[in-house]
Amino acid sequence: MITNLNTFTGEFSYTVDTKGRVNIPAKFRKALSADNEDTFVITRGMDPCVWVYPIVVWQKIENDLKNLSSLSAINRTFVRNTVRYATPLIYDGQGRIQLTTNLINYAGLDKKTLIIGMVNKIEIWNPERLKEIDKKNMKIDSTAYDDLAEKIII
Amino acid sequence: MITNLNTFTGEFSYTVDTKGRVNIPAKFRKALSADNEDTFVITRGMDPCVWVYPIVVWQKIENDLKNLSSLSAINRTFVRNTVRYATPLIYDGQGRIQLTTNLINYAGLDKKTLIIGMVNKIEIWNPERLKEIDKKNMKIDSTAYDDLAEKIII
DNA sequence: ATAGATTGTGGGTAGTTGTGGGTAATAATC
DNA sequence: GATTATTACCCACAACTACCCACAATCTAT
Repeated sequence: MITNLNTFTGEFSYTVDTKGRVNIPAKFRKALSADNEDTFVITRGMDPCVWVYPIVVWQKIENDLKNLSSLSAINRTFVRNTVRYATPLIYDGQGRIQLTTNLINYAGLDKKTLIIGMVNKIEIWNPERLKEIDKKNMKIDSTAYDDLAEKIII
Repeated sequence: MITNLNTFTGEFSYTVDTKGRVNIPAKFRKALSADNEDTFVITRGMDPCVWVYPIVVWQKIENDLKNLSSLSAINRTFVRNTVRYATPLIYDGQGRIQLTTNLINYAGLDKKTLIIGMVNKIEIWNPERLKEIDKKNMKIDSTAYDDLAEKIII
């Protein structure tokens, strides 16, 4: 099958086990380019969920951050908040990654999770939380949404 | 695992013991390139925390400082303040570094500490202090922050 | 439709890691 | 020069993590 590498789409319901492990859907693992060597980076999402990047994608972000001067307080804050919760990890023999307790708490994960492909990254959600956020976003003025839709032809 | 060398991410809560020693997280020690020979340089951060550099990274900073002319008073002050508190040290058999009392006082360290990867360096914080600083930074005009977020696509 | 392979989930065990303290060597003080 | 304080190195232990094996459900292919 020809699909773009390091590109993820689709939604899957999986479980976080008692040790804090979640399975990465087989489809996503197959989409990982070989130079990632089965490695992802997990970090806080801008929404209350966990973001999962292929490591080679994340390393580009790291390199950009390295070029920011530490003389500026804003830069320091930005770098700190961006990498503070970032952890690289290899998935185990069963295709699972071990989440950190920090990220589990942040995303409010508990047993049932939704794993969603977001093109260049993956999101791990507590299904309840996502439902709430979705409701909130329904109310957003749809003009901005339409503007975007014009730029990106679907 | 393939990760960038001399690159640090993630957050860890450790303790400073009665002798003023802190553990360097195992992940950070593994990220150190071999030419560092287990050596870091600790110094004052621009924020009230301790900065920890791999020695080879610090040596590049030293070389840059060498190229600043001492004819300018600003240059002299900058060089003095930058290197004044810098101390190279090798971590011990358990992976700990021995902090100086000067830096412990400067960062207000006391038992519980947060160790944060900042890409090309490491920060050691008193958790309370960081919380205060974070609060203060929340109020910073977010425009500058947004500008950064546009340059670095996450 | 059936056999085989793959995938998601659970748990056990050995090795690693963080933390505390003890002792010998070194430096500082009087 | 003797005594005290500080530093460097060593050992010990508890908590945690990584790795392994097992099994049931699902999917694939003949």
